[in-house]
Amino acid sequence: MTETAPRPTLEAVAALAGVSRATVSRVVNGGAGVREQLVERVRRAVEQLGYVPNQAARSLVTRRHDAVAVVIAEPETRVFADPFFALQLRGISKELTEHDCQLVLLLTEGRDDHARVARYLAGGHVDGALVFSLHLDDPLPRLIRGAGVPTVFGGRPGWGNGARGTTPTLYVDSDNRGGARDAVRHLVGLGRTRVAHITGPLDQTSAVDRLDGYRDVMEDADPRLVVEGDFTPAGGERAVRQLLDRCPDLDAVFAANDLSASGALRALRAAGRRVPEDVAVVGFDDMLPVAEQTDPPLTTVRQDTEEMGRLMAGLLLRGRGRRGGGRQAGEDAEGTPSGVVLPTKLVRRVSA
Amino acid sequence: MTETAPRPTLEAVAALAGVSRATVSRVVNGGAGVREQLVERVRRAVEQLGYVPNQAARSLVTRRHDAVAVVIAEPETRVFADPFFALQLRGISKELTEHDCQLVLLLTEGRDDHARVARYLAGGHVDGALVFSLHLDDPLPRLIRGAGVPTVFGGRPGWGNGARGTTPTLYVDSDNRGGARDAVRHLVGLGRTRVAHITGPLDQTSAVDRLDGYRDVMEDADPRLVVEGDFTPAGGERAVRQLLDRCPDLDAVFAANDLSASGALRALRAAGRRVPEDVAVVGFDDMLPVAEQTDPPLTTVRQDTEEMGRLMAGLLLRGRGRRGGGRQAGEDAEGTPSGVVLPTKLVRRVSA
DNA sequence: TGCCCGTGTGGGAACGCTCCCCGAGCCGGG
DNA sequence: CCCGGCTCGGGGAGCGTTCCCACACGGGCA
Repeated sequence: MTETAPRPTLEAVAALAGVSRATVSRVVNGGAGVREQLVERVRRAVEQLGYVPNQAARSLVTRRHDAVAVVIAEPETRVFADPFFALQLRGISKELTEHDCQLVLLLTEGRDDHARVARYLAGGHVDGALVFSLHLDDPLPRLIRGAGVPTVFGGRPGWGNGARGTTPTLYVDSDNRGGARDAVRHLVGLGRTRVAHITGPLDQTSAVDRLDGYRDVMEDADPRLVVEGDFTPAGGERAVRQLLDRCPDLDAVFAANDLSASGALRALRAAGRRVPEDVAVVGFDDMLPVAEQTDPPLTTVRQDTEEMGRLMAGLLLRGRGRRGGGRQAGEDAEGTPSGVVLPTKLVRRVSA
Repeated sequence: MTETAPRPTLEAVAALAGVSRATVSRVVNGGAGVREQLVERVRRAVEQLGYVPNQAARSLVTRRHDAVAVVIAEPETRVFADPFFALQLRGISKELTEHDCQLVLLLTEGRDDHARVARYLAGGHVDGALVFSLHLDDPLPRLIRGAGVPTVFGGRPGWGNGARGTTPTLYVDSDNRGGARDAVRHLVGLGRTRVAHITGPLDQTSAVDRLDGYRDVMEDADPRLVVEGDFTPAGGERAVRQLLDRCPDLDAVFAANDLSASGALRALRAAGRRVPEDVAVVGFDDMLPVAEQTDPPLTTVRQDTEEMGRLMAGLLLRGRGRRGGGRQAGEDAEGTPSGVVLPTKLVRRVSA
C-alpha cells in the first residue's frame, strides 16, 4: 500500500488556473457560463493535477449521490446465478454508466436481512433502487416502498390485486402471458391437441402469467395437463413423469422455462418418446447455454433481458432529481401502478 | 413519490437527548467513554427520530467510505453470466455485509472502458477494489495498480513472471494446477493411458495452470492429445472431433471446464463412443446446472467458489483503515506478490 | 482543606464542495 | 461620451459529520 498522496482539491485547481473555486466548479460541472479561454485553462489545470471531484463533499451539499442500489432478494443462489440476472445487471450497468451513475449491489443473505436493506435505502445513500424480488410473499417490496426511495421493480410485483394502490408502482417485465400464448399457439399450429404445461413455482408472478397465457389458448383443456414445476430440470423431469402417467397421449409440452424444459426432454427421452416427432417441446427464456445445448435444441420464447435492465435504469433515472411530485414515465394518468412490458419472440429450433 | 421529509441530523438528536453533538457522535460510533445513562438517552432519541448518519458527511471527514468496488472486466457477457462469478459475488457480499461495507459493482462495457474504471478507483470513492480480470493481456490490472487503491485480484493475475514485483499483489485463486493433476491422476488410476486434454483459452491463467497440471502427470504424452478449446460447449465439440481424428485410440478426456466437457460428451456420443466405457471424461468447476445435467452426469473438479469471494473481501478488509505501510495477510516477508490458493476436490459422478 | 488528576462532556474548526449574491466589466444606446 | 443593463467571476456561507481541545466535576492524597 503506497502512501496516498493528498488528493488535489478544487481550491488547488483554482489556484493553479488562476481563477476562483466557483469557476472551476462550473467548468467541472459542464462549463456553462464561463469564457472559453478560461475553460481551457481550468481543463489544463485539472489534467495537470489529476483532479477528481470528491463525491462525498459533493453529495453533502447536492443531496444527490449519483448512485442507485440494485437489490436482489433471492435466497436461492441458483436463481441468482441465472444468466437472466446477469444480463439484466449488464443492461442496468450500461444505462447507469451512461448517466455517470454508480451501481451499489445489495444481495439479501437469507431471511431477516430485509431490515438491513430497508435501513440502507431509507438512509438516503442512493438516489433510487432497482429491486428484484420474485416471490409473492416477500415482505421486502413493501418495506422498500416505505423507505421513500424512488424504486423500479424487475418483474411485475405481486401485490397488484388492487390492494394498496395509492403510490404508483413502476416495473419492467416481459410479456410472459403473451409469450406463453405464442408458445402454445405455435404448438397448436403444429397440429398438437394434447398440450401439457409445466408451470413454474406459482408464488412468482412470471410463473402465474405464463400459466395464464397457456390457459388463454387452451381454454378447455384437460386440467390434468397442467403440472406445477419449480423452474429446475429435476422439477421438469418429475413433471413429465407425472404427466405421462396421467395423460399418456399428450403430444406437446410447454415448459415455463428452459431449465424445466431440459429436464422434460430428458424424461421424455427416458420414456422412449421422440422429440419433436412424438412430443413437441417449447421452453421459455431462451437462456442460451441451456436452450442451445439441449438435445434436440430447444424451441423457446426469447425475452430481451438486457433491454429490460436498461429500461429499468432508464425509468429510474428519468425521475431523478425531482424532490417530490412530477409524474414518471410508465406511470399512467391516475398515478396507479403501471409498468413497461417488453415483447417476447418465439425462437424456433428443433424441439417444436 | 412522497415528499421526502428532511432527515434528522446529529444536531437534532442531540437537542432531543439534551446532550451535545459530540456525545451523540460518540454513542453512534460505539459509545465508548459515555455514561451508560446518557448512552441510553441518546439511543432512544436516535430511535425516536429514526436517525441515520449521513454517510457523505462522514466520508468527507474520515476519508473512509465503507464501500469497496468489485470490478468485472469481462467483455463477453457469457462469462459474466457464469454461476462462478455469481457465487463469488455472493461470498464477497456476505463478507462485506458483516463489516458494514457496501459493494459497488463496476462492469466494463467493452474496450476503452478501462479509463473510466481507473478514474473512478483513483477518485478515492471506495476503500478498495476486488478485481476480476481473466485475460493476460488486459491492461486494466496495471491501471488499477497505478490508481493506488488497495486491491485483491480474483484469480492469479497474468504478470507473475517476475516482472515489476515491487508492490505486493494479493490474489485468491483455486488450485487449478493441483485440481488438474487430481483429475488426470484419477483417469490414469482408472487404467486410461491415452488421456487427452481440451484446454481453455490460453490467455487466461486458469487455463494455463490446468494445462500445466495435466502435463505434470502426463509428462511424455503424445502432444497431439492436447487441443486448445475456449471454455464453451461448441469448443469442446470441435476439440473432440479434432482429437478423434488425430488420435482415434484415446480413452479419456480431461476438459478444462464443465462447459467444454458437456460439448465433448455430445461429440463423443455423436461419434458413437460410450462414456465412460470407451472414453472417460472429467471436467472442471463443478458448475452444478451443467455438471449434474449432462448425460451421463459429469465427474469434475470442484472449487469452493463462494469461499473464494469471502476470502477476497476478507483480505481486502483486513488492510482497511491503515493509511500506509503495514503488511497485509497473504503477503510474504519480502512484500512480493503472493496469493491465497484454495484447494479443489474431485467429485465423482458417472462420466469417469 | 487544598491541589491535582482522570473521567465525561461541550464547543469549535475543518473536511471539499455547491450555490447564492454581489460587484466588476463590457456592450450598446441615448 | 456617459450611463444602464447584462454577463461573467469571486467571496462567503453552509451541507452534517468527526476530531481536537478546553473545561467541569468529583475523589484521593498530601
